[in-house]
Amino acid sequence: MLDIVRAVPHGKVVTYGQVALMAGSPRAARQVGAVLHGIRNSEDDVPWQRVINASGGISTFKVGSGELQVALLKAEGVEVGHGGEGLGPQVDLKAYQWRPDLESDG
DNA sequence: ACGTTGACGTCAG
DNA sequence: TCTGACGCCAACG
Repeated sequence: MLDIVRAVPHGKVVTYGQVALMAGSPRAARQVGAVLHGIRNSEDDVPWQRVINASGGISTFKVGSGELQVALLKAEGVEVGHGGEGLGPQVDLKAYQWRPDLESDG
């Protein structure tokens, strides 16, 4: 599980479902978030910041660490904007969602 | 050790 | 296309 998140390249992002799918359980998206929520910053080796929801939105924004994640992503060159007025930040999956099949930027 | 909660995603109507 | 219900399982009380 964490190994998958570790495999996320710099400047790219992945969705919970994607990580869950790679983990072997396409329905265990929640588990992914649960684990990431468990490690938070305990594991600097795990770029949990590069993990977002299938909408490209930052769920952590309502958890408290959203500001940190947004800052970290932007620090990597990932463009983070607003999906809508009142909603949290959002990332363009079309441009930043990591695709392991491509094994490249894409 | 048991039960409830939760950083989500997919199937069905 | 939008809404409703279920599944997964680690962390917390």
